[in-house]
Amino acid sequence: MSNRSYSITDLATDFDITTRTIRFYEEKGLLNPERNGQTRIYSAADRIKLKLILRGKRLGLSLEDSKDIIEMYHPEHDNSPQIMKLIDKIRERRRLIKEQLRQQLQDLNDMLSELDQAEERCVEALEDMQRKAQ
Amino acid sequence: MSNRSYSITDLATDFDITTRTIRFYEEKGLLNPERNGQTRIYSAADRIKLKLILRGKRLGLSLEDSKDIIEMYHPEHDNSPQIMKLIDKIRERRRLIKEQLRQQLQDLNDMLSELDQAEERCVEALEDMQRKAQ
DNA sequence: TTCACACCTTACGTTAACGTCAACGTAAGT
DNA sequence: ACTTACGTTGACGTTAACGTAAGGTGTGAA
Repeated sequence: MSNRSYSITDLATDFDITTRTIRFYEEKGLLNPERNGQTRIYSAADRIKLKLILRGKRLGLSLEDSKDIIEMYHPEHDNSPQIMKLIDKIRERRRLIKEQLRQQLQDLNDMLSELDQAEERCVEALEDMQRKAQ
Repeated sequence: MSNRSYSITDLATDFDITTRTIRFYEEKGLLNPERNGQTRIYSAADRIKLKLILRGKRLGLSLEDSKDIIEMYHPEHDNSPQIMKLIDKIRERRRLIKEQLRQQLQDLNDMLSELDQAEERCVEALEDMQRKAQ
């Protein structure tokens, strides 16, 4: 286990975000770093959480969603009903992600082929103009 | 060519959005429907534009981006420098989309496999508890 | 004619996700 | 002692993408 710790600017420069953003995530309950006095000290686990958040963002998830997902990695294994609820949440989330994956693949492929066609039309129009300009 | 036309509520119910949303897209310059008096009348082309916008949204594009993309399908083929600029924009956009595709696929697969692991850990924890409860 | 719709415009309200000061503390180097 | 660098807490500002009334128009059915 990596015991390394990070300052807030360490993480900010690592992930190319601002310190304000990191504090904002804490405000929203997605991060809870240790403190040395009032200075925040981030663990390797915090770093991973941040990574999860940013990945969620790239996928279009809200911070609330990412908060949910983070909690799936740090279950408070109090009792078995709790865990069973968590398992259900994980499965539901996986369902959502798979559906999203399908949809995005379709969308992106559609868009790519349409861009190809648009380019083709442009090239043809260009050739037409050059022929007439002779 | 389909000469069918649509009312604003037609489109709204078709795409499961509100009329406010459609008017908003017009405000932002993404749609320019015909008018009968003050009532908007949407053509098949308008319908397609709306489809493009919503697909863009699913992919995380902003309305500005979608506006750009829509204009790629309706080039004002004034002169060849214009068209060449458009072709460049199309190619750049395709580059962006391909990169996004790569990243999102990676993100989604990572997330799926991590959810699998999280579920596995949960199931194990559950089994542990049941064994001890006997 | 009066009612019910479907449409319109204008305009203020809302939410998420930060940005941007201001004002302050602290520790290290010169 | 002074500057520089990095950290802190408020707290108000901003942008995108709509939501939500409030009030007016036009048209067909009862």
